[in-house]
Amino acid sequence: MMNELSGPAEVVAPRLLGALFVRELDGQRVVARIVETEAYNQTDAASHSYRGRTPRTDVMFGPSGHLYVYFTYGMHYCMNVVCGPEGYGAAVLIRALEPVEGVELMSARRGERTDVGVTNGPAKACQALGIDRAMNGHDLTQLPLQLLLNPPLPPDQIVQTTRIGITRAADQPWRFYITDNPYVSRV
DNA sequence: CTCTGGATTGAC
DNA sequence: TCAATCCAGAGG
Repeated sequence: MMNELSGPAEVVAPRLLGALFVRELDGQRVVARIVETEAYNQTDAASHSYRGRTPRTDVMFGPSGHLYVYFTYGMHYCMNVVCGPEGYGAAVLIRALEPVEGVELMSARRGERTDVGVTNGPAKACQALGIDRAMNGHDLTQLPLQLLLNPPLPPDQIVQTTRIGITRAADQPWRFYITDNPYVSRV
């Protein structure tokens, strides 16, 4: 079912573009589309899994299709979809979403922002969907957070470029986003 | 135990 | 351009 997620991160990352997150939040249904991702494999010096399995990265080494959530800069959460075979630490960072349903709730969680700033960044996306450490390890086939894949996007709909905010392996083109999508974090 | 530097964001 | 604010991971 979610076997498509058991491959290398740089293959799964573009595959996740266009996929939907269905979130049950405060008794309401919120839906958002993935528009930007980044791949992180175990062999990648920029990946949290690079130095082996640790308490924090444990989920990255587990089965694909689960959510890896980490806390950073003392105030932000970022979420990843775990991929790769079990025992191999790989995941795809969700960098930006496009609201599809329940925009009001996402906006409320984001301090009533109504522009693209509601979900155009990894920590913003988590805040909009109410994702924190409690969701770490969550099975994405289940509510309250479900991942629904869509057919792969045609190549001309995908832009591949270098990742953002990293210092190691900064030249690797492992960032992917939907062409011309306004919710992409940065062009 | 101490120290360093973030897969960021929003304000200045 | 820079501070906020916590903690994982490395080294002693």
